[in-house]
Amino acid sequence: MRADARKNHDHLLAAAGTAITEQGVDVSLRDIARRADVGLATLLRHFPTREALLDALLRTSFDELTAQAAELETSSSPEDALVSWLRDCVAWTTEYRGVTALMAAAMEDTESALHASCVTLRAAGARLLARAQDAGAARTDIDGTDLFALVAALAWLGDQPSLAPRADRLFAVVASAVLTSAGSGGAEGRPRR
Amino acid sequence: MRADARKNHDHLLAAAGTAITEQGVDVSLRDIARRADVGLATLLRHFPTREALLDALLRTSFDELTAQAAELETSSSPEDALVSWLRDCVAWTTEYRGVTALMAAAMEDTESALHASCVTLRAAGARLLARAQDAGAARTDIDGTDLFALVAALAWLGDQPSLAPRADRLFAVVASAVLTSAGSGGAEGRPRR
DNA sequence: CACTTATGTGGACCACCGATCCGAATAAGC
DNA sequence: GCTTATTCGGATCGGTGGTCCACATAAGTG
Repeated sequence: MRADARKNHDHLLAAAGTAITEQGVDVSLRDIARRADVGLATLLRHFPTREALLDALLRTSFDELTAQAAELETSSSPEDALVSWLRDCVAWTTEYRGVTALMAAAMEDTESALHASCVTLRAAGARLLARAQDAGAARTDIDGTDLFALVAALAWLGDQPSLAPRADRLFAVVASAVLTSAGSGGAEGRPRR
Repeated sequence: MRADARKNHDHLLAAAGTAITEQGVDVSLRDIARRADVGLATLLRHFPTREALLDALLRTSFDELTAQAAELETSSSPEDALVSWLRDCVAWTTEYRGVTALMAAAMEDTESALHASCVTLRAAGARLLARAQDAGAARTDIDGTDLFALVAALAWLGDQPSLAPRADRLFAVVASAVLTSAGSGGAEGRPRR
């Protein structure tokens, strides 16, 4: 890759990061190009679609989340690992407002640039879920895709300004439904640790 | 109102109904105007914003849902009333893909044309929830807004093509977390009746 | 019925969006 | 220093929501 191309590539990724954290994933691509002091056509050559740009931008985050899932698998109890990883996932999405809808769409569109990353993430969650289920800590009538859907729904709540303040509590409500530990479903919202 | 104006008004509502059920709430306003054999300006004079159009279109549905809440309040047990009303709400949103995001936004925007309807709907849900809580059938650490958020999140799941097949089961999961009846939080997804 | 007037209409227009094309600029290799 | 292959970005296209205003027309009046 030519030096100027590489420079533009990096500038674009940085500009996209700040623009998206400020305005959400639906930010105008022209805005991103402007921030990077680059023409729109240049942005679109480096990243042919919005999803491709998102993929490049989020890949490291994805990798961190999957790596952390692997680490939690060995360092914590099945229940704690599952819950704290889910919490991390939901918290991460608050960084990039609106990313959950794109991820949900990418899940079934094998052509999407985000598809592979999303499938990997779902698999990581499914492993943690299976471990918790084997330990009797999680209900057995849901699978990895259900878990992904629940996380996506909670993340979507966090994207809605009017509902975001409730996101933490509702995470606890949903977590209590997934876990089978004592007290779940009761008035104690926060799952015990 | 002049006779021709009334005719256009009705044509527009009908066209909006079919267009939105086919393409979701983000359908182009020009498309709706075209279907009604009317100029875009005419649509925008009758309904100055997309939300105003949605409000006129959905008001009868809103009223039906609130009326049904009132009826369930007297005809069913607190638990059954709450669950079946929530189920109806989620089912209704599938008619108008994407409406939940608009409703969530309208909740905190008092200027929105949809604001009043959404608040009314939330209040109806809150009454059913309070009744269930008084009867000891629902957890007491959530309120009407939390309930609204949960319904909105489930409805959002139904809007995502890749996750919609899971919506029914996940409704049961969330319902089991809200209800305090025996077995909630366990492997029995469907709340007992 | 004819005429005036107040109201409704919709094509033309604006700024913005994502996307594409292609002549100009420029870095890499000799 | 020159050639060549690559990269760049302004111009352009069809689309969006929204505004404006000349025109058509329904309603009211003599």
